[in-house]
Amino acid sequence: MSDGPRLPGVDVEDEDDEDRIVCHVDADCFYASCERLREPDLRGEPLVVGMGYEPGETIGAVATASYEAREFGVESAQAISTALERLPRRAAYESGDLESDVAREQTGHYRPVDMDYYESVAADVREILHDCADVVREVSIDEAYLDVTDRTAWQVADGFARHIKDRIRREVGVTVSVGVAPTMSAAKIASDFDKPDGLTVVRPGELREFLAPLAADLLHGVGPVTARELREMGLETAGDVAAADPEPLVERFGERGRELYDRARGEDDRRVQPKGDPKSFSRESAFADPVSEPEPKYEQIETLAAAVADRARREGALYRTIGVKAVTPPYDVNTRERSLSGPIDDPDLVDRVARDLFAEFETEPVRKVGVRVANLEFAAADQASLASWERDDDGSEPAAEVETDPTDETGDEDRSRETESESEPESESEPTAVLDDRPSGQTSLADFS
DNA sequence: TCTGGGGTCCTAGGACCC
DNA sequence: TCTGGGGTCCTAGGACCC
Repeated sequence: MSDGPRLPGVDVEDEDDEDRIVCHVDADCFYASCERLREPDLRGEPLVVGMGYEPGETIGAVATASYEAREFGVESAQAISTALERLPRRAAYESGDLESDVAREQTGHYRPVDMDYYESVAADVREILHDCADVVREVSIDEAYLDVTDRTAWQVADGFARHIKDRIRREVGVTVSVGVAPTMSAAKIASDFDKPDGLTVVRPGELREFLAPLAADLLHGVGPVTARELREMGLETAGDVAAADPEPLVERFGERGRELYDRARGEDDRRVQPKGDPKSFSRESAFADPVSEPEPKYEQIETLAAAVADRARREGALYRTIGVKAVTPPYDVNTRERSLSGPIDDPDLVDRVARDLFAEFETEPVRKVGVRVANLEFAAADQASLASWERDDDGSEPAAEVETDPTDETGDEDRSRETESESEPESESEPTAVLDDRPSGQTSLADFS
């Protein structure tokens, strides 16, 4: 709380005790706002942004529904078919393709997701946010936490938040809702409190009474399952949770139970920190109907594997784990993964391992498949040096010593591949091919240079 | 609500090591 | 050998978030 000048080496423990002012900025139905930005005629009209309703497509879901569209019962994550039932397409109405009795006012506009465009708008918003705070954590394309402790004070926090909102509206043209509170958890809830175009400030002394009446599932991390279990325990509101005995909560939910209890009481000592490197990349896609034949599934796997490997390469990431996902009816999610002996950038290997892992679902009906790479390492510079290799994150043994499943048939293939790439040192800038089953686990320098 | 896509974190058992 | 304890990694699944 000290207003005095901050000394450069002030210790972290001291800072932890200070009151923070955290701002959570959340764009209002962001994708829809973006569409309206480049197509102003869509303003005030029911608008649904999603995928899967283009001619020939039958699967897909709503990504964002404008508030006007929500009036018709359209919600995000809804199957597009349901959305179309509740809110038929305006285009269909206009071309006379619609069943008779639907009025024009009961139809809406549909636009396909265009992430590249939304990204560009988000970048403009981001610039303003970084201008308004020293520390910004971007949570997603349309949401960020700001630590604004050094930029404002509680007495004027409303004005500060107003300023952020105004700048974004004026300079970018989209509206955001802002929550200001002493913790990340409460700021998040506050930004949601009077969406859209909201502004809610919760001062330290008001925290408990602000949270108390809220439904427990408004707490971040409480989804349908936890909410139901809480209800079974007789806990409906955040206030109920705050007043409860924490022991049964910990008993039932483990660490999450403790966290839940703390959050409900307004206790959250997380500091706003910039987001680190991603932990995984994945791609998945659903079939219109469950597929039993192997071929179409392997084709998808191949496409997804290539896309994931390409993404990793573009982002400069090496991966050590390759995984697949097979969703079987009714909706069973199966995952299989395999860790390699060292980080690689090798699209062919992603494809081969993914196929191999997928083999057990070859003849099963599958409604959705996915491919994932994880255990990512981001080469600091243009090349993964031996030094960075040895400095491996948690002080564990160099990854190359991890045993590979000795029954793994791909092991030999990969060795031969390794030999190939060694014979062509110019052909790759990244370390490659490391399915290493040498008994000693010794990795030669040549493997990584 | 009957199911799209891209993520994160947690848990729990087993393998393996010392 | 019938048997302790701690730690890490791997895998699979699950809940949750946007």
